[in-house]
Amino acid sequence: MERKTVLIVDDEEKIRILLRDFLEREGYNVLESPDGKQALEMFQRFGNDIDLILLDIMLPELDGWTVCRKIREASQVPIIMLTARSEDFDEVHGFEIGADDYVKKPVKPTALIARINAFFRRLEREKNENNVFVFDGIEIDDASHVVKVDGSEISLSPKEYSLLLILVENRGKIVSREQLLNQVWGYDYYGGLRTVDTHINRLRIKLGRKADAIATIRGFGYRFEG
Amino acid sequence: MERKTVLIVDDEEKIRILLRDFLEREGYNVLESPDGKQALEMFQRFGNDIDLILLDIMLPELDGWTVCRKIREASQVPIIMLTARSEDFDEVHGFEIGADDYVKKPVKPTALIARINAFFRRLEREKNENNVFVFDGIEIDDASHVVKVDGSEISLSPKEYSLLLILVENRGKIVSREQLLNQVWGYDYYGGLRTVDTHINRLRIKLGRKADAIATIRGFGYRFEG
DNA sequence: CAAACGTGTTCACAATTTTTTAACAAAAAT
DNA sequence: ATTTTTGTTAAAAAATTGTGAACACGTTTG
Repeated sequence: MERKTVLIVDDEEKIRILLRDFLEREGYNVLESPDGKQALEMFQRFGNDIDLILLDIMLPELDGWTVCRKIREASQVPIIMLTARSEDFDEVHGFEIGADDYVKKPVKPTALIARINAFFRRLEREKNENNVFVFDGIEIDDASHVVKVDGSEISLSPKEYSLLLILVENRGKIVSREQLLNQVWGYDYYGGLRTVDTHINRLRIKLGRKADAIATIRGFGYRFEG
Repeated sequence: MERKTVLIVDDEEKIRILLRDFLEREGYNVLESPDGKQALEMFQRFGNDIDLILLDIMLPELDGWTVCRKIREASQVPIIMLTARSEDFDEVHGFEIGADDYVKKPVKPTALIARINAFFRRLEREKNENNVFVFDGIEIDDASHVVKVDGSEISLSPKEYSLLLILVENRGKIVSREQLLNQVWGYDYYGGLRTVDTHINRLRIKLGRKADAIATIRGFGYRFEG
């Protein structure tokens, strides 16, 4: 695995140093910018080498939103926004503008590192694996969207398939109805949470013998048991 | 980040001093034992405060293997084994017995420190990523909400689970009924305090053999004993 | 020592909450 | 046009929850 490069954009030097130390110890290359203007210049010069941008919202010269938008005009590089207080961050706005994730300040470096590592791992997995999941009695091939139960193919509707995939990607972990709505239906979806239940129900029926691979965690959500 | 405490168990004073110096300069608290018997006593007294044990294999009184095994009966504290020559160390044996890592002697202090730092960083990261609590006979995984007693899963209702989690997060400390009501039921909750007792009761029943992990502190509340 | 008291435990049951399921109509795809 | 997918609603089913009363148990008081 080659070395990843992270660009830190924050006006406080202390934070930049803190994050750089942790990131470098963790094996990342680090670039820094103290303000939005420099960040964009940096990005023009090194754009291709940058694998991730940590972007503070409160910045001199150009604020984080603008920087994010400008970068998005040219590139799909992953961006994690750092936000001073959670209220400052309008989640919808943030994701609309193209941020991939956001982290509340004050950042605990270890937590941030964990998030970054998880982020790259997910990326890596999505890139490399041709995403076939095989469990006892259930097979899912994400390339072709073919799902088999006990060797024979079942036909899932788009929503059913997405639902299953997200549950499987988070196998062993509870996924709340809100999360499922956000990820399957989109963060701007309006409808009621019960819709999720209905689709889970339909999915379970199609899963037949393996219906209970999707466990209900009363009060919290659903969980796929691989 | 709080200060970590490391227990060094080695019969050679020179090595103890060497390691202590380096560890203290690196910001760790250090405890020492010259032999296995004292190490166990030390562990009984300070067990909860010890974050890592550096354990030599060749020890007077009780050898490292035995010490490791004894400690493992009571605790999941991380243990790094120090081994004189690599041939002495049957790696499989070591990990089977519950050591988390092993380092060949002669130890280069800088290398050991690096390893220890890395170790704590990994630990910290894993803690941030997935909250798992492991006690003697009780395991809790917060991502999946799976709770196991003596290795077999028990099924808890939402309230029971939340209750357990809060007690565990405050393990060793008394949590009053008021606090439990506030945290599990929400501060705007109306009902009586007896409700807590009922749920504690149900929780205890499900915990079966480990029911007394939740101690009643008459007049004050409850306490989880890890 | 016994009675009274304070506190925690246990139990049964009704009330409530949450999930499942089925039916239906709108929307989308074929 | 017909079929499939989808979201909503409401009823049915299932599980959780709150409550109060009886009970237990140790402590304090008489």
